[in-house]
Amino acid sequence: MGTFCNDSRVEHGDINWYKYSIFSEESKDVLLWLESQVRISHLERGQVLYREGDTLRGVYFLMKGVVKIYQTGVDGKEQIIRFAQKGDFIGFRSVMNEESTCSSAKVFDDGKILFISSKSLEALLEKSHSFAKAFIKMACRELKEANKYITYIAQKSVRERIAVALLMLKDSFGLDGRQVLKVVLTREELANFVGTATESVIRVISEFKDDGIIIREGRKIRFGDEQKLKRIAKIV
Amino acid sequence: MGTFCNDSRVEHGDINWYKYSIFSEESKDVLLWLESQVRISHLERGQVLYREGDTLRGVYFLMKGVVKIYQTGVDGKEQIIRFAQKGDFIGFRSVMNEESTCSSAKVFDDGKILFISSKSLEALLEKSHSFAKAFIKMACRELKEANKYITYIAQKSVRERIAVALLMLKDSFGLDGRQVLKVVLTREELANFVGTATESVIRVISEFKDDGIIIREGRKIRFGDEQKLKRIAKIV
DNA sequence: CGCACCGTTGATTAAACTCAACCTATGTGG
DNA sequence: CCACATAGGTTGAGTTTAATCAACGGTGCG
Repeated sequence: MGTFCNDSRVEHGDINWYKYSIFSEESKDVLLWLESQVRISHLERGQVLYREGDTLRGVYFLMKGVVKIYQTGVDGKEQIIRFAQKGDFIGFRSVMNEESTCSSAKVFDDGKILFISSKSLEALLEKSHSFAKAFIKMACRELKEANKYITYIAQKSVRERIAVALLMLKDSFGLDGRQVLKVVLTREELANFVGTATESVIRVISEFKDDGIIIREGRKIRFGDEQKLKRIAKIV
Repeated sequence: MGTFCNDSRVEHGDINWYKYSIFSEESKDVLLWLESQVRISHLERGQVLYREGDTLRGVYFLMKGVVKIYQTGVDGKEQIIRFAQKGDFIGFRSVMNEESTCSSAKVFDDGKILFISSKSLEALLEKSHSFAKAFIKMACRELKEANKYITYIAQKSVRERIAVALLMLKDSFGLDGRQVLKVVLTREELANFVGTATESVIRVISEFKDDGIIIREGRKIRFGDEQKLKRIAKIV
């Protein structure tokens, strides 16, 4: 929990808050105050922000990088819930509910993060209506995603789910100019995201490759035929 | 969408807001104002509050009864997301995000409901910090439930999921004095909740019966051995 | 070199779905 | 009152899907 070796107080006016849509409505005053409240840290892959069952003293705001949010099943199998990205809050559910966390958070791509204590967050929510509203919106957006995901997982075959997962990854990470997915997951990670066995992922990916739907470039995945993928995912 | 034949304006001071924890912090002033803003309706089983893709003009607050929230998969199969109950808000996700709904809501048990227009909700959120906070908490609580459910569905066998579902139903609806579950679902509904086929539910339920874990009483389910059920669900 | 990690493949097994038939209760119209 | 329809529930057989188990290949690194 928060064992960073590179924490630092923020210098006055360091942060460009307006890069992040959740803060876009805030006044300079509020943001300067907030800046005095936060602690900034650099993140390195593999670093653990918190583990299932930890009690958090505040929330994280991801400025850069990717953080993997996951739960551990009874048999120790990891279920990836989502990949938090630039502009996402992390850990707010358990802080708001004053409960211990029911998921773990681990750095997936190096980045930069803010820590905002529960007290400061509460103060911010009281100070600024617009922030409170944006915060609610964010929670609602996540809730919608979660609900959609329930229907996907509950009703789709592994093949369909893998197609959906690839499209979701494309949506949130994007492709480079050559249609190559801007994120690299191991087969096991993809399996943990989709909720299936590693071997099943390998077989399906290899089928997709045979059908020209994707092209493997080393560890990276290049999209060959997105329309076909969407048809498999049964998304209109 | 809101085709009620029995809408009515609320009389001054009619509603006992303090029965609902989300309003417990509010002042009399705020609640009287809110009371002037809402429309109250009686609900009858089968009535549809809204359908997937509708645009809502406001949110619902359930005072009594049960409302089923579900999504429809591509093949028309229904996935039950949750059962909203007394004290729950319904439809707030799409209203907050100004999007059309991605689920449908149908009355499951007769009840009473308030309609609060988007404008009034927004005004309420601005008027009252404590309400905004309670609202955020509620969204976070739902988010937590949804995430837990993702892990359950993705990783557990049908047998385990049915056990979990029965325990969840017990938690949210309760048992009467004779350990009989206070809600009646058809096998198909249970299947749509668990995300499986009707026949699978029937077989598992019948196994549970043989093991003395549950006793069937007509349509109703009586709990025989909750400990065993928890062991099957693999909940510690 | 040997180890660790990832990816792959095949064979086998287990889980769950589908299809089809049939039972039961309940309600309805002739 | 009976015949019939309907909806929910149940069972069995056959099939599909995906998990599991086991072995093996490639790559990078101390």
